[in-house]
Amino acid sequence: MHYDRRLPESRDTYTRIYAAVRRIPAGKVATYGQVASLAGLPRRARQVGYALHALPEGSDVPWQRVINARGEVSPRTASIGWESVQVQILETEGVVFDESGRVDLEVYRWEPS
DNA sequence: AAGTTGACTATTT
DNA sequence: AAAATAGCCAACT
Repeated sequence: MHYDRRLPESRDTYTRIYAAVRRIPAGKVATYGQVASLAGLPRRARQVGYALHALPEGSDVPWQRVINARGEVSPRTASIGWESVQVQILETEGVVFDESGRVDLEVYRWEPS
């Protein structure tokens, strides 16, 4: 098969991002930038956020395991409230947040081997 | 088709 | 340590 290389990553960009997110084990987290690199899309952290935002509700993609580089769940501009849901799910998975709502990335960041 | 937007990040105040 | 700045880049309008 013969693909048109002029087309950017195109639609399979999202697929690759989702695949990377699916690799994050429960009890661990990854940052947007980390997921981007893992998906072979370095420097495209914002696109990862975009992809997750587009995710349908019943998805099997563990979107809650992706947090920002400061160790906090990223604030949405709209539909506020999901942040706390995200925190709750992560706590269920064993991730600990400190009193300021932050995760110690030194401890919980997923390091693929 | 050009300008805006954003679930980002690294750097500088 | 928290907030503003600047750089980023594809999706969206």
